[in-house]
Formats: sequence, structure tokens, C-alpha cells
Amino acid sequence: MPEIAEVETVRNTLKQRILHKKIVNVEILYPKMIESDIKDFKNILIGREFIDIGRIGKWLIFDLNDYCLLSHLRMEGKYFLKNKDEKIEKHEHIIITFNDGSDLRYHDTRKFGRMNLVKKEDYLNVEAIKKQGYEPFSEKLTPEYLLNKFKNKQLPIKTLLLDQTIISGLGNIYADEVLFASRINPLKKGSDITKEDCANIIESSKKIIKKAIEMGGTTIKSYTSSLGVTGRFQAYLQVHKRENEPCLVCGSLIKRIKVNGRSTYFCPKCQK
DNA sequence: AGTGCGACCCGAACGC
DNA sequence: TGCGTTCGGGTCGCAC
Repeated sequence: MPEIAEVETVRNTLKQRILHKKIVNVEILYPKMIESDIKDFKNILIGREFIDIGRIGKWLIFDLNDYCLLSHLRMEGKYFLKNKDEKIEKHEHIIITFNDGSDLRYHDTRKFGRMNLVKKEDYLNVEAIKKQGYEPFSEKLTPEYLLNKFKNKQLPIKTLLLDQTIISGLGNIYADEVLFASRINPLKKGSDITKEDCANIIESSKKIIKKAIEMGGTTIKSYTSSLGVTGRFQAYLQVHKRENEPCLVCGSLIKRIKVNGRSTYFCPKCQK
């Protein structure tokens, strides 16, 4: 599932492939995923071009100069570049055709992804964007900031790491990996998290996401006809999806539990 | 305000 | 060509 590293990889790849091509047609096959006005969506996009692609947390920001197309991939959203004559596949929901005969197609098996087309001067005021917390590489993400966010919380740290208003960009996989690298038990209450824990969380997040972006970058090169990003980071996972397998540090068996409804993997010995 | 939980989706995994 | 049920996962919105 796309977390910050996958979204960043998609951003980098799309930037090389779709900028400055005029949009000549838009097909909306699943209208519910468009949060803004459907009619405007088509009318505004046609005739314009993407001049840049940015990212805030897990949101992609397609810059159309005077408008921005916000795109969240949620669970399984993917972008593909195809020739416009190729058959439309089952889960392709939004088709954007350029004047060179290529299509940018949004594919989403679960239909959880969302798009929102807004005036550029307004996009930072869109609620979903405005409430994003600091990203792992932001210099504003300090141990003091985190400690302050966690200190009055009764929720387990695993749940707090998934809260995009505190740290922006972590998902279920990285949250488990960050906690393992930081040697923190996922059930530890926010109010029990120390400043040292916070410093460890920040350092681990940076290290893990940097590595994950490198792996995403590696994978993308093997794709010639599409932009499907599956990532090769799974080869580096220490705990996630490794239930009953030995901890790579101490050999204890990795446990899987539910934390506020989310599958959570951890080493009971390394993460007391 | 903080917290908990169902809804949104549908393919995969599972039970029989 | 087996069929029905359960599960998962990011985020929102509603209930408490």
C-alpha cells in the first residue's frame, strides 16, 4: 500500500513522464472518487497541462498553474501510462488523455482513493491538507514537538504514529518498522513516551523512509509500460508481515496483535 | 476534546 | 469453474 515512500516514487516518476503535455480528454468512470464538482473536473482539466507535481504527506499535488489536482492513493491506488488505444482495464477509474496520444490512468482495486480539483490559491486550505502534521524529514519534527503531542494521550504509540496530524506520511508498515528500530512496544501509551523515545522515532523514521524511497526508485526502473509501484522494500522489513518468524536481532518469534483494529507486528523481547 | 468504531470497497483467504 | 463468509487497510464522520 502506498505510504510516503511509494507516493514520493510515483511523484518522481510521473514528473519525468507527464509534465507539459496538453490534456485533451478526461473520462471519469467512477465519479464517487472525485470530491470536487464532476463537471468542473473535466472542463477545467481539458486544455490545461501539469507543470509540476508536489507531495504533502501521502497526498500528490498535481500543479496545473492556476489549479491543483489533489490525489490520495489510499490503499491500492496506482497510476499507469498507456497508449490511449489500449483497452480500459477493470479497475481503471479516471483516464486523462494527453495530446501525444498517451493516457494517464488511475487504477484502484478498492476504490478507496480520492481526487479533489481546487484553485491553486485554495489548496493549502483544503482541510485534508491543512491538518497534515510534520513530515519525517522536516526540521520542525523535533523530539520536543513529538513529546508535546504525545504527553496527554492515552492511545498506544502505534495508533499515534498513524495519526497524520502528528507525523505526516507513516502508514501501517512503517509504523511497525519504526517502533521496532526504536525498540518501543507498540502498546506503550502516548503519555509514557519519553523524549529519548521521540528522538529514536524521528531518527528511525528518517532512516527507514530514506531506504524505502531508494527501493521504490529501484523498482520503478524495471517497469517499462506502466508506473505500477510494488516496491522492493519488503526485503528489508524487520517485523511487518513476519508473524512467528524469528526476530532478526534476538531470534525471538515476532508476534502479531491488533492495536485499535490494526494488525501490528513486533518483537516481544526487543520491544519491552 | 479525546476516543472508539462503522462505513467505504473488493479480492484473497478461509470454512465447509 | 464451489459457494458463502470474513478480513484488511487509510481516512472520514458520527456517537459517546
